[in-house]
Amino acid sequence: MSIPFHDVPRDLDELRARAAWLAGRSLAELHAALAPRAEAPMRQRKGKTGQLIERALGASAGSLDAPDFVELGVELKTIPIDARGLPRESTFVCTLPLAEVDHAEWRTSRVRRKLAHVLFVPIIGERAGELHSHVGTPVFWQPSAEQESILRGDFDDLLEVIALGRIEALTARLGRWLQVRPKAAHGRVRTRAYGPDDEPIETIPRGFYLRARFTGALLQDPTSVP
DNA sequence: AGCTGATCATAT
DNA sequence: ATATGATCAGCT
Repeated sequence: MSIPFHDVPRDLDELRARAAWLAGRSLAELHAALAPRAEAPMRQRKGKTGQLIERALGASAGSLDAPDFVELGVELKTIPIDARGLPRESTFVCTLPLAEVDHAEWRTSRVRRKLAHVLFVPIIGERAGELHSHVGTPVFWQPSAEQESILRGDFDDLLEVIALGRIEALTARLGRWLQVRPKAAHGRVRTRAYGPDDEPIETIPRGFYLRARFTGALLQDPTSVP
């Protein structure tokens, strides 16, 4: 088996065709086709599966702050699912602009830009990145007006807490589809934020995540409103 | 069993 | 240090 394409997809149809081609492939065969000289690890580690699928589809953005398929404006997300088709994990969206919440608004937010057009590639398996895991049915998603209004509501609720200087009181329980959770290499990492009296404070960096309940519904029906 | 808070890996 | 890619593991 070899990958029948090598460059960036030219248009959405080409990306659609590549995504459909991926369905049913195991991580082992993709790994073998893309890294023939690398010794096959027992299993992939954190983040490896996403990078493997990026390469398999010809994503171009690297670690730039841009959609994976820059020309197409499409963001790629691999999502681990179980045999029932339910996500095992939430989906990271982007980091939180803790120091700039004053002038943060939904319309110009990174989270809105990231979620404007997403290609979800489900990975079916027992554990993360196991090489016998295989690709499920890819799903393209663009939020409907109704879905976007719910995301905007979450965003506004979450940002309000931060704008009030209450970041330390912000829990992952807040938000219907979007939530805020720590996003850092380890517990000692700190970033600048502002407290209740606008005083500078140091706190753990946070990120926006999509709840598994929401992405699970999207995989069943991209127009659903769970 | 599902969820939240914590953490791991690579690239720039 | 910050972006990207996420999953781990303890608690409820």
